[in-house]
Amino acid sequence: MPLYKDQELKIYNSLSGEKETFKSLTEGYVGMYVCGPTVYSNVHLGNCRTFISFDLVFRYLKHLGYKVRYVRNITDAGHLENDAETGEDRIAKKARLEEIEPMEVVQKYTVDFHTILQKFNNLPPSIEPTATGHIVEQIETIKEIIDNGFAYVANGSVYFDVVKYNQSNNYGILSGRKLEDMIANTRELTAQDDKKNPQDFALWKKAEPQHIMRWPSPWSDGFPGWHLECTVMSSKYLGEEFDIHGGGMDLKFPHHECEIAQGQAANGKNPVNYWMHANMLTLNGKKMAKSTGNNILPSDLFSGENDVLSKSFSPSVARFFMLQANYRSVLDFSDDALIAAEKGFHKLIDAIALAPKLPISKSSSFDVKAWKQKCYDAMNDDFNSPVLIAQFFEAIKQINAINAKKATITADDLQELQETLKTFTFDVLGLEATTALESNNQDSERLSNVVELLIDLRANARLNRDFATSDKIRDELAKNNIELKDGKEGTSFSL
RNA sequence: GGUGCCGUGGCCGAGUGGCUAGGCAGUGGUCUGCAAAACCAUCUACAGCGGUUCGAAUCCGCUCGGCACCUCCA
Repeated sequence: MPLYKDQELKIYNSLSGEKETFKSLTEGYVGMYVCGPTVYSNVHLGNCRTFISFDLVFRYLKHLGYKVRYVRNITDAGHLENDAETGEDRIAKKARLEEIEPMEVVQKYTVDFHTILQKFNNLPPSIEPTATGHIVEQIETIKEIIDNGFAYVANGSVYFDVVKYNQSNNYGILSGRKLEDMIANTRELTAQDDKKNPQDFALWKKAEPQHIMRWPSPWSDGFPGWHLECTVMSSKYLGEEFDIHGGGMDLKFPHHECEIAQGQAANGKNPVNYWMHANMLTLNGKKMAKSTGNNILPSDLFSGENDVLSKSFSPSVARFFMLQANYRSVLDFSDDALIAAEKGFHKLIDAIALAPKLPISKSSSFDVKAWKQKCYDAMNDDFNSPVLIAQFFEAIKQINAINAKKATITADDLQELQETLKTFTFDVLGLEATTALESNNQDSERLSNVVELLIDLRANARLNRDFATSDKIRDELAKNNIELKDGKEGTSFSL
């Protein structure tokens, strides 16, 4: 029997503002769509946090036994820089600056995106469609919206008629806004605008002569509007109604609001049952953003070459750091916080490595089954990874106590404890034991053998009270980041 | 100006109307040749002011401070 039948998962739904019990449209199957990046520059750490958050969701749903189709788009066209009328396509601009083809820009940063997410051990989505690969479908959807009376053509462009839509639907249902307020608070009228109303948004834009990225359509040679691709690709691969739609908090309005409106206008259906929004990663208390330069690139984190951090950090440490906060909370990035996370993470990995070596007893002084359910309870509560990690440290305390002969465990319980801890750490949280000790390659085995030899030599030296030699071995190893740990049962080491 | 969110101990971060997560750092002890690790114990909290309540960090109001969105942004 799949786990999801036993575990009641609750998801915070942005649509209702409440945690709701998750029930998929089709039992056993989940359709999930997450807004991907616009590939016109390197992903920064803030972007990564969002995708790590939804990787956690993907992994846990799979762990519960759901068959998940996870669709995440690549936006490779259509996003303008400033105002709809005057802005330049970001990708085209980058192409001009780098003196390459727009599609070279797309390729370059798509590869970067994949490479970085792989380093963070994110699972690839089931389908990763591109906007330019779905121009035909987007044109068809625009036709439907026009036929249904919710869009109009002006000067070769097509706009979504928000006011008309709002008469029979609720524009603002997701973001809690009222159309009247939005109209009342409109800053100034842009005179050159073809729109009937400033709140209207483009479904199709006629391309200016210098615009390189353009496709033929019934209305003009142009390009699709910014919000349309997600509506089109999600409905194509997940259906007109599907379970979960995720994205960064900053996409809630207008992007996701427009997606609901487009889906409703095209198909007459509310497209998404559960809307999830991942919160921002901040740097110096401010949102990381490409435009302001207030950000840090993953590669700079891994190499340590940056102005923010005192040292380098591995992808798993950064991931662990992020998972120690709830995905719906703003998380501030700092050197101190990373250092603390790194120590905690190593403590976890060390305990997992120690567990198989623990002494077995006839009884357990620790209720493993109750602890295991607490792990599930944490994740069932809207993917509460920080509480799950807190449970890890309860288990670690027990593991170390058993090792110190201050607690006991049976063989069966130890088996269950280990399996649960490893499953949640590696499969659900997607963390990796990054030290050479845990990775299974030949070099690490050779290194391990060499260190064991040195430990033997040091043990002999200590028996002979030759502390000069023993301390030299210890100190020299420490210089190479190999730490010796003397315990009751002998010496172990960690990297 | 509009909408929403947040303000927890030295730092990072959970959280429920009453039983005070967790990590890092600190302090005392056990262990150790010395240390480290580990274990045991322990210290600092709920921005401020009112209100509701037998009882509030948790509910309500106000004040102060911060953030996000309302232009592209994860």
